[in-house]
Amino acid sequence: MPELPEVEVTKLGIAPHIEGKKIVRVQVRQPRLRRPVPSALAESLPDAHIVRIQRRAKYLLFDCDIGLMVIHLGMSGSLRILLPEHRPYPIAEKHDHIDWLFADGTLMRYRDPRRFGMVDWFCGAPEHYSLLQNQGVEPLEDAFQPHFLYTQCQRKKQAIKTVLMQGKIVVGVGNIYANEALFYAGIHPNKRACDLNLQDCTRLVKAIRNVLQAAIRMGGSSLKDFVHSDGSGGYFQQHYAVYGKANQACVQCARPIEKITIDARSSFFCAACQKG
DNA sequence: CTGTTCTCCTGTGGGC
DNA sequence: TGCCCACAGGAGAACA
Repeated sequence: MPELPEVEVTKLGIAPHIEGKKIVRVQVRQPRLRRPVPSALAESLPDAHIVRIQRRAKYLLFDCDIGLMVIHLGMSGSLRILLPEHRPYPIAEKHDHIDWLFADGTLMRYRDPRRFGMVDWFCGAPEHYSLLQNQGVEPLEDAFQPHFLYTQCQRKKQAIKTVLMQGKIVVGVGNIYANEALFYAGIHPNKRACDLNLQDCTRLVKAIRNVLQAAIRMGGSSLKDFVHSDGSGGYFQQHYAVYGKANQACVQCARPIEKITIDARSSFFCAACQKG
């Protein structure tokens, strides 16, 4: 499922093909996503230009000259670009919900089998868009520092894994990378956030940055749903240290990886390497 | 404000 | 081979 690295890679993949281009037609076949696709999207976008694409948390922000298009890939969403030289384009398949056609013939296609994603339209600046309020800091930016994490964790009694995934302190860390980062930081996923000391937070900041940057470098990682933005067919699954490795030997101490449920989400950890 | 639970949806995989 | 069904999972919304 797309986490921050996949969203970032998607942004990098599609931006060169559509930035600065004029939209001539938007075709919405299935408006029933996580929230209904507003009819204003298909009505307003024709003749608009995509100025640039940005990412905030796991949201893709398409800065248009007349407003803001916001796309979240949810669990199984993907965007790909079909190039003019490959026309005629393949017929949209069952889960290809939205097409954007550009003046030069480029086509961007949104696919989302589970429909947990969203495509929204907002007339205003990104900082005023409701869903971007109350978001934590970007994990790969300077504001994400050990002391900042430590201070924020002090007033959280929930499990550190829960707090990471909430996105109130730091954004973009989903289930996979929360498991991985906590393993590399040597912190038990069920440890209360307020019980982390500054050293824990120092290791955790470093671990989060490392796993996210490594994933971006590899072109993103996924279980099975992610499709590379240029349509080349997705990536090989990244090698994980603990995620999905229940009962397999820990890469550090060979003890079996354990699996528990935290907030109805699968959590994997090594009881020897990760202290509560 | 904090913390918990519910909900959306469908492909996948295990059991028989 | 085919059928049934539990399950996974991001994150907003509703609720306590």
